[in-house]
Amino acid sequence: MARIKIEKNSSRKEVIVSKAAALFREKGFKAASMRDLAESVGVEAASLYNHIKSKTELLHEICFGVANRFMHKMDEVESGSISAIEKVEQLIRFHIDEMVNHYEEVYVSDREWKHLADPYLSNFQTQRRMYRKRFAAIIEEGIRNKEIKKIDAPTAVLILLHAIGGIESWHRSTQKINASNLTDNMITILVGGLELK
Amino acid sequence: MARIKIEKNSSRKEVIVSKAAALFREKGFKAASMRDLAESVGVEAASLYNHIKSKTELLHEICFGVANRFMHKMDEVESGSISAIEKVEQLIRFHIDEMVNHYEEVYVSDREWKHLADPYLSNFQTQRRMYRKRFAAIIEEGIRNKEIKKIDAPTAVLILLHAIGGIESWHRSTQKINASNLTDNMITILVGGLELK
DNA sequence: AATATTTGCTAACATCCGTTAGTATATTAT
DNA sequence: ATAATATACTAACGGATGTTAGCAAATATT
Repeated sequence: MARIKIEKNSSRKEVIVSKAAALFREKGFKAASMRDLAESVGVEAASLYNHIKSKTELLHEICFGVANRFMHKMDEVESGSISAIEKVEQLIRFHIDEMVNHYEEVYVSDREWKHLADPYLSNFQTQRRMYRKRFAAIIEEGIRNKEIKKIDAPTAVLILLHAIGGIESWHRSTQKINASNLTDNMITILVGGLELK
Repeated sequence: MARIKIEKNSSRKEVIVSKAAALFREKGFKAASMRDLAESVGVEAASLYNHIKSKTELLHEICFGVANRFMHKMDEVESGSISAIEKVEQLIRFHIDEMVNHYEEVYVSDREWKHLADPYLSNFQTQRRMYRKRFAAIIEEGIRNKEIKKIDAPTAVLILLHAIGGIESWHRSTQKINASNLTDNMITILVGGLELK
């Protein structure tokens, strides 16, 4: 009877959520079974239910964990007294950082949130919409201040967010440039594309 | 006994594939059941198998249909005698066009190809890798010609492709700007970000 | 009109899924 | 050491899934 191994300051539930993120990323939420997850945790499927309520709860944990971190960062950036273009750059850097350091969770939150069940689903969608609105508002501020090209701000946000999501492919690519070079390249292209020179 | 309605010059199989694309886009490949598909086609699940071999075949059809169109366009663009930055713009415009006009198929091909079975899976991955290599080569050509900023070309390709994938969100958004405005905005940001001025 | 082919239907299959019940064992608290 | 709690196990459930077999009806061909 091998117990789930835990690090200091972490619960068994957290271990399960973390393994679930890796599995959901690899196979997709629907295609990943609780038996798969159990195997990756090193335990029988039924045993998981001593720690979690349901498969969907795992998805909640992952998605809202990520969403909360982004919302918190948005609060921080918004309240800073820096230029709009610097705010944009700061947000982009945070996104890339999150993608690099919490790859599995961010990826799953991005691609698998559809499988959340109400009321979590609506909740998540609302948060996501709010985040984009706030991001777009920063860009519009930049346009008013003549820091940023006259473009459609919501479109710019879509482009930025999805471009960053592309790190997914980079993450598993063999010929990796390092993370800081990657970030600089992205900033060059994305911020360079926005900036009014 | 209601037959599957077909337009002129289209087979029943094509109708099924098209409905499948819409369903796979909405629910994801794994979550969409053959019974769901049958209902959307207006027929019983078993009847589908008079026209197709398997659920996976539907995914093949969708993914390779899209991949072939992109490969064909790449051939055409590569052989044109225009500047590298114009080639990039032409490819981006094609991507956006495809995303707008064949939304469901392109989306599914982008997000659900993981569920292809070998040998189709490896085949698809290879094609995808080749496409990106050829795209990157164009960007590198542009860098050598001093049309494009000195950036990591594969990274630029990732950014471009994923940014365009973001039209997905635009497609279902209520407050749409029209397709041609959208395209212009994307070109401004993306090509503007690449261009060496 | 008769025949052959295509396309649909119902019924059922084997398998996999998430989850629960009941029980045994390991850890923690007394 | 004993009791209480946390965690694991085996077994099984009800339901969904992709698919097949066998048959009936619609259409196409002769």
